[in-house]
Amino acid sequence: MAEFIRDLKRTNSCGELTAKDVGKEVVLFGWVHNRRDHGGAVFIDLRDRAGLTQVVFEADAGKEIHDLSQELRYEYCIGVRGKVVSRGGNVNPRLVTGEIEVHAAQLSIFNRSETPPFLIEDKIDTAEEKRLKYRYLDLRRAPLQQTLMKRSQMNALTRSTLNRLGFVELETPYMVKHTPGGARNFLVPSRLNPGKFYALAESPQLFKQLFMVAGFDRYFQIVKCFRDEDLRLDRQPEFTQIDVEMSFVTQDDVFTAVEELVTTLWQEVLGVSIPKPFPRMPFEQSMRQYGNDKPDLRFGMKHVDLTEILRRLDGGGVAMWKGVQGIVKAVKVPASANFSRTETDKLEEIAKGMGAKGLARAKVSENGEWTQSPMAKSITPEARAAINAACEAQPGDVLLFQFGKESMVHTVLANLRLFLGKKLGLIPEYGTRENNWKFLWVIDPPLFEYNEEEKHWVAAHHAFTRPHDESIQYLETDPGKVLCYRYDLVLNGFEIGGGSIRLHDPNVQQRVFKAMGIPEKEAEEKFGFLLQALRFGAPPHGGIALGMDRLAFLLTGAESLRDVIPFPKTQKGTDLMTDAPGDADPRQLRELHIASTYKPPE
RNA sequence: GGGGUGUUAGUUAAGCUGGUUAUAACGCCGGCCUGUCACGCCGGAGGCCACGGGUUCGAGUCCCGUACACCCCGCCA
Repeated sequence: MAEFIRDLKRTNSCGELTAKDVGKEVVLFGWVHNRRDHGGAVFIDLRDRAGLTQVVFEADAGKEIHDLSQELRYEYCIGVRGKVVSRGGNVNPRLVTGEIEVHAAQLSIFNRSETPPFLIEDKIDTAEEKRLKYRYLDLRRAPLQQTLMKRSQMNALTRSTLNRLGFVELETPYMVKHTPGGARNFLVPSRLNPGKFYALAESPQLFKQLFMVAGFDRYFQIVKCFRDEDLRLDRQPEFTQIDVEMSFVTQDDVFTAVEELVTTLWQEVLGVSIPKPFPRMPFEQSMRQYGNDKPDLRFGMKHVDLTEILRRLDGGGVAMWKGVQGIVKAVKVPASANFSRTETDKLEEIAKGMGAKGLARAKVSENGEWTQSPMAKSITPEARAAINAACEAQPGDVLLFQFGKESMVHTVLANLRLFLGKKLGLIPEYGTRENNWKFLWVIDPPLFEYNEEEKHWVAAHHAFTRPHDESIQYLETDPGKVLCYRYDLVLNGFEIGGGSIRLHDPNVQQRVFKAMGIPEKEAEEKFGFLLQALRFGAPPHGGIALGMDRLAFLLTGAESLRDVIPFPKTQKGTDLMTDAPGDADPRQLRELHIASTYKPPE
């Protein structure tokens, strides 16, 4: 008899046979997804990455094969030769291959399987810890396979689209010199240069600018980046960017290219057409109305800034609002929410978790008066009317207030807004309805932000961003007023990309360093090669980096970034499958001239 | 660095104000079954209740600490 793999080649996947294939003899390879043993007939759902096909082993196929089929268990890897037969009236409408089944004439068990720690099912509620430990089994599950296959498609489309637009794919080093500022680098010791270290590149930022100096004009790369920062649902220590840089362009030219790429991805992978151009919002408006620079525009509930009103009315009779340092803002919970006491207490708990001291609230009654509020008695009618009007409050609405340091107020209310949006069901379920995809460019942020601890202005993003021409005059007199050509692409509350038009004018560059209190000499030490390169006829240029993992995460509706990365890290940056990071061999450390000063706690 | 949630068979969970032998479902093992597709029926095995202290006559349950996982703040130009 012919042997599998050597003589009998796979003829079909497990996801493609239908009624039109009835009568064919086929060879299928795959894993036992399920078995239903009826004694005289054994039914097997055979699985590969394309789908499931039912295979039947009947008693009259021969004792040997029938006996062997009764040994089959979950996740055995097998090969089957048999005939495609119509299921007649027993069609399974939930399977693509549900019209047919394969009546096995030959069976080979390639490999038996230990009892798997969890069943390979589409819907799984096993702890993620277990799934990560047995990642290769988790990756057998159809949803993860489909997600990763979509990601593969995204990679291919990115290359074809950017090639079509005239971009050149070029590579940059991962092992680079540490650059100051920005994310923490992972360090790599150099054996050949004792005491010296490489850094793993947090991004190809400086190198891609050098491609522009070199004249490549349009560069892109799908590239891994490394950042030694704390993890989040949407942050991994190693992640992938679609990195883009263009010469002789304005901000609008960059937007046009990115919109072409992103809409192509959504069109080809999801069949969703996203209107172009994407809307734009000034950074200032985003902070004012949403409290962060990545607003989720799928629902309203904008913040209302009451700072000016209360300054004019001297606190409006409320002691804690009188002469307040910072800002005062409110969010309105509509009357329809009809929150219980427990639910509003929960809101306060969330606010406190974000650094708030408390969460003052007021319920608006029919005549506009406030109830269930510590301010109800002290607030002046004039201030109350002004606040009600600013919030467009209707009877039954509940106003939530937050005051104090701007960053804290924004963090608290931005997170409350998101919580309320979810709680009130204002965010549509993942699907392909087009109104689910709220792309947005956040533009014109300030070039500098003031560092309270170090008492000087620092680059809000990086020191090579081009200021608006009409802003340059404030570089010396009022640095906080300088806006720049920096932009973030936001989708449904996630930052999926960011970039800028670069500063290629050495004179303005000098003034920027000066505003940040960086002496020329220090700038040369830190960024010497780039500054030097810019002096050799560097073209005006700009670019962007898109987070490929986040794009895939949002496009596929995954629950976490970990679901779009084959082998992700846990929140502490460990790999539960390989147990990385691990101890280093003492001999290896000696070669590197490295000793650890770490002492485990007693 | 900080806040929150969780940790009980292989897996997912229940286990109340502390009290005999810690339950269930799925999975696993054995048996029966020729039309199942969440197959069914009969029987069986399986536990350092995360770890370490403490309170108590008695702790899965109460207290303290630690570890791990997840979510968030800080951090991420």
